Amino acid sequence: MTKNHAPTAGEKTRRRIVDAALETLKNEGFAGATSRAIARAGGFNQALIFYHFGSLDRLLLAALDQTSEERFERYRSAVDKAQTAEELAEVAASIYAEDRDRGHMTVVSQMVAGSVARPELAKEVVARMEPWIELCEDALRKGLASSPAAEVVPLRDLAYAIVTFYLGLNLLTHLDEDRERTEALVKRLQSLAPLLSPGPPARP
Amino acid sequence: MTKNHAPTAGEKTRRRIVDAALETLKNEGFAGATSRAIARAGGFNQALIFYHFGSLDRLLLAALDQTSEERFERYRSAVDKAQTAEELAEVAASIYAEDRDRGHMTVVSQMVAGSVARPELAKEVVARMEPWIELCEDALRKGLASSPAAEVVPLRDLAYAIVTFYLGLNLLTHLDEDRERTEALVKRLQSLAPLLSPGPPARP
Amino acid sequence: MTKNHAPTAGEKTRRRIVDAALETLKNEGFAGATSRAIARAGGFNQALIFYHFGSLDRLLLAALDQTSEERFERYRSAVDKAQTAEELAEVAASIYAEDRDRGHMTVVSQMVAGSVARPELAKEVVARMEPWIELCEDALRKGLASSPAAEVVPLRDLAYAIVTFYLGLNLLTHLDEDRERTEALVKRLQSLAPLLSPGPPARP
Amino acid sequence: MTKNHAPTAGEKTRRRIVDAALETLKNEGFAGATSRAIARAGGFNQALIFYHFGSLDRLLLAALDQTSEERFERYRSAVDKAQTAEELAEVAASIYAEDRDRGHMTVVSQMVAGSVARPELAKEVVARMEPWIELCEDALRKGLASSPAAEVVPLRDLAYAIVTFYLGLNLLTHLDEDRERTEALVKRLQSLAPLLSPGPPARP
DNA sequence: TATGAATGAGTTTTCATTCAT
DNA sequence: GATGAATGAAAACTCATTCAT
Repeated sequence: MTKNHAPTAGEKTRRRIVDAALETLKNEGFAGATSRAIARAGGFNQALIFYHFGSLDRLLLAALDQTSEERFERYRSAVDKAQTAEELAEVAASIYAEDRDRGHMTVVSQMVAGSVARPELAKEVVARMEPWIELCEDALRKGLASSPAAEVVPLRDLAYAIVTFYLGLNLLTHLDEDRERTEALVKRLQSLAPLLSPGPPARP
Repeated sequence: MTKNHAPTAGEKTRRRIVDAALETLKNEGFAGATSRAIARAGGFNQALIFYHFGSLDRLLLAALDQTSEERFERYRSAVDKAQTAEELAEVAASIYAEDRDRGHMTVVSQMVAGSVARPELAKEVVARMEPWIELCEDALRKGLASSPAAEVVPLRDLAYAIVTFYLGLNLLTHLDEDRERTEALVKRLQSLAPLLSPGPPARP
Repeated sequence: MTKNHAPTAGEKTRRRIVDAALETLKNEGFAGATSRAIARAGGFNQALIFYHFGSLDRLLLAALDQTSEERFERYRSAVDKAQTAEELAEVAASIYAEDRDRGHMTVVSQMVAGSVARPELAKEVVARMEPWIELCEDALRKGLASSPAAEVVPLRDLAYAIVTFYLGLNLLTHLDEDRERTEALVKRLQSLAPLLSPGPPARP
Repeated sequence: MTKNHAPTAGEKTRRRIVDAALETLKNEGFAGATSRAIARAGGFNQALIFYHFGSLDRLLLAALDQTSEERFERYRSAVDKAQTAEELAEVAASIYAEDRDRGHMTVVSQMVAGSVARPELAKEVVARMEPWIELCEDALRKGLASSPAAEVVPLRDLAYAIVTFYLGLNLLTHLDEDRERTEALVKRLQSLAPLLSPGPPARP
């Protein structure tokens, strides 16, 4: 899946274009991610987008793919390494921090929001959320291993709920200027992790 | 606060325009809610939007206000009437169903998503979410009255988390064609309500 | 020609509209003197313009008439009173100062400039310059009475040349931010008046 | 400074657009020089204007530059060749005739008039008048070499006055349908040139 | 592979004007 | 007399996309 050969000129250009698309999606949102804006951000010709990707939609999906792939492996191995609910919560918090700071979830939430009323785009975007739900489910399986919570909600549903929440969270993170609230919320959630650990909750 | 007089011609037109804006926001999303599209949807002249609202943004915010106000009172009284956590969960589920079917939260989530990278719009949109967080907090206060959960997370944070989740949920509801998943998720969450009911008090 | 009776309500409104039109012409130029801008400046309804004047062009011409009439009598008597070339030069300089400060010639030059390519408007505007050329000619007749200059150029031509120059001057006065140059030019010209006086020029 | 290479497609198009802008400025005035009107005049797509010039203002200024540059060198060498006041007066008269017939000064006066109340445009327009004032000053220096007139008015001021007059003249030329008057005025002024010729030196 | 040029349809917004009240 | 509402046409400018080179 990952390439081993040196990148061809074409590949390098495609990469440049995708990077510019991600930049623009982060800074200007879906509505601002026009071919002109992307070309300006990357310092190349508008027409290149269509030469390499055929359409703007296909470029945006490619950008979504790239940002996803880059993070997926890293996040998966972080999840694999974590052992306890606390460790997983820490992983989750650091994923949030990185996604927020580097803009990954801005890209995702913008693509999600932008693809409403555009069925072909929506289909692709939804499909690209699948692996994340699975990763989340795996993490939950480990974190809730012997917790009573696992019996109450199917992990699949819970994973879906978390991704859903994450989507909303990222939208709000971008809106609220001071970010205090979203920040506080994430910290709060993280502090709850011990409750899910096996055994009686630590008495106060 | 509510008007008693018969609506003037202007008020009726403004209403027509707002309704068309809501329709368009629901069907075409934020990016598709152009002045032309709204005028087409409502069967009136594009210029009317600017005559009555000055700018497209102001119309969109007015639409957000209208759909919010209409629902707010109704939801508040439903929350006030509910007594137990189960009842509140039922109220929540029916709110979700209505919002989904009538499109309220599509409007909200589209406005939220669309106002990324548009600070002036974002400010207004965020301000308009406040009452809903409060309503949610009130509901939680009642629902978790004697539940141990209330000790673990401040209600305010939890309310914010729920609205956040709701935002993501509505975005996804619109994307996923079959809606099975979001539907199932909501049912599942509803079924958890009894857990929050007053059981044995938290251990001292 | 001048009215003696108390102004009717209609006359008062017409006056308000004309005043607003003049204000707008001065501040925004011909291109900015739209019916909306004028109505805003005067705090009345756009439709009033059309009710009272039939069209925007007719209002603008009425404004031109008013500002002209107001000044004309005053200037004529000043000219009549002046005896020598120096006195006339002083009158001319003070006319320039007032026109500049109160905006009369801005109105004129904007109307002149704006009526290019609008034959009906141009015709009316040109017609309204006639009395000024005559006033200027009269002044010249007095000022150059026994000057040799009067033999060289027909006064009519010279008057036309002066009005022409005055037109250009006003356009430039509005453009040049510091006005130093136009100001200096006017002073310079004024200082030349004695040269036109009868008798040998004063030796240095 | 001048290009030697064959014009690229882009240069040819830019030229076409500028020519159309000049045409429109001449025929319809500043207020009528809309992007639509210019595109119609040149038979090209409106969007081309923005592709090549970015904004309508920038096109209009480019048009002003082109018509200026084209004439400037020619006029300068005509001025350089002329020796006597009479010759210079002839040059001036033929410049007027050409400017009038080909529309150069209509363009200038329209740009001047149109940029009132548009500071950014005004700044650029004023800057573009400078070389003409200088050219005029040079001509005066030669024409008035040994004339007493040179001692009375600084040449700089006189040059500014002439350009000012010329501005007004062109505005009026376009307004007065029959042009008889402006024509006569120019002839009259030309006939005055001999008065400026070296006669007896100014009395010491 | 890349690019400058080009375009038709779109964007938000403003225009002068009309009309019913 | 006066006004709020309404409109078709037009304003400047941007869109995604195509195409010749």
